[in-house]
Amino acid sequence: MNQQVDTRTRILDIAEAAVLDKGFEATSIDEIVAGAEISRGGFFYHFKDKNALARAMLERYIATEDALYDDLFARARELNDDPLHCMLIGLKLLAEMLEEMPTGHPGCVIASTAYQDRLFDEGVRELNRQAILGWRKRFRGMFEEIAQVYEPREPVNMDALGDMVSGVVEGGLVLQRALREHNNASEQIMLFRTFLKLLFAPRQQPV
Amino acid sequence: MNQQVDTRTRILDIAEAAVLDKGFEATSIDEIVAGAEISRGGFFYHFKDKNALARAMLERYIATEDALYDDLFARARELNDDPLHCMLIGLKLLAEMLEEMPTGHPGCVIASTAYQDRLFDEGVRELNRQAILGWRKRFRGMFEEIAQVYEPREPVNMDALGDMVSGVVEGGLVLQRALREHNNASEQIMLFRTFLKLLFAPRQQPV
DNA sequence: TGTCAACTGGACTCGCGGTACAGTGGGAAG
DNA sequence: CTTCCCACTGTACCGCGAGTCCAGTTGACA
Repeated sequence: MNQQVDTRTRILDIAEAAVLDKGFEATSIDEIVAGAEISRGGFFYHFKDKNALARAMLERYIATEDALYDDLFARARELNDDPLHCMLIGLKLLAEMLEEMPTGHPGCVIASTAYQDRLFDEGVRELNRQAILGWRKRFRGMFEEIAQVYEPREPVNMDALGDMVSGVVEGGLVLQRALREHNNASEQIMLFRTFLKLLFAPRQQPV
Repeated sequence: MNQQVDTRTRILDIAEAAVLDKGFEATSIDEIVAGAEISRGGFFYHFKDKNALARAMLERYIATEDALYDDLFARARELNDDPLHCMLIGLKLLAEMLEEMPTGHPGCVIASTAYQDRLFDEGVRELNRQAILGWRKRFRGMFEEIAQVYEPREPVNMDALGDMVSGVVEGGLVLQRALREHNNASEQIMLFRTFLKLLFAPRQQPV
């Protein structure tokens, strides 16, 4: 039982690294099998097909990402209790984190599966969808909290603003991959941060 | 000669539609061949392999996209001569356009190739890169023009701001595909527009 | 001692990308 | 009228990767 968990996890680890590096389609089962030092039969014992692998990977990714956000904004909250400043600190931490992990951000996988969706089954697509909807809800909640304290300077759709966090990260990662630069995603987040600062700037209330 | 051009264009048209719908990898050569009513041999007569097809498609996409931006901002310029207002109008037009073309935005292809890049050769990757650098240059130029008239309220990296146009579009399209909604990209552009309005808002100079 | 989970190993099918190449039909050049 | 070549057609063939099937092995635990 323990050995099973180990092998399964090992497969996921190796697949994860390969997929982040090369993309899902470019990662062959033979390669994973060789990396994990198991037989092809062993692979199919754990995952009925490549879709099942994709599903398991996505589930892990999303859980990791959620935990990361939880941790990030919890740390930000410790540093400042104000919802706006907490958000700004959290985004700063996120930007720094993205600069440190060169290619390996889970977000990749969302975009990657979104653009090859016909290769995946409904389960994978639905996981993808739920992940983004989850982030929308999370950030919309935070922005609504901010808006109660700082009235937005321009009217904004809060769902769209929540989506913008994911969108800016995804878009930044696309740029980063295509340009072969390494800090585009973090720069995009810093610009989004500037947007929030301006959007929720206090209305000429001097200190 | 004329017939050659026709067949080549027909292949590109059919491939384009299929790729926008399903992604590059999910589009088989057999399918394109059937759609274009030619033989497999005929396909390979025009394109030495799938990479050559990808390159030709990308070139067309990028040219179309550039022409689209040219046209869009030329129309915006006719409506208003001020660089900031021209930008805001252009983005509004872009958002409207994105809402009208449900899935078929060229931007897809950039992101799609970026995430499967190991499947493509250096030529394709370089095309991709140059396209994004071209847009960076284009929009940075426009933002610098704006900044000469309206001093930005917060310091911003002009390259990153230029990239943000592409990034927001790409990110929006990723969300749109994953969520199976249809107006995310245009909403993200409208939010970016709000950002620009705040960033370049005149400093309390009454009219 | 027997059972079961967790594999191994090998043989096989299928679809897809890609190669090779012989042949063909039509239009322009001589 | 012939010749040539461009733009194909059609067929046979290869290799790779996904996925199936299944018989057999090994070690832990009841």
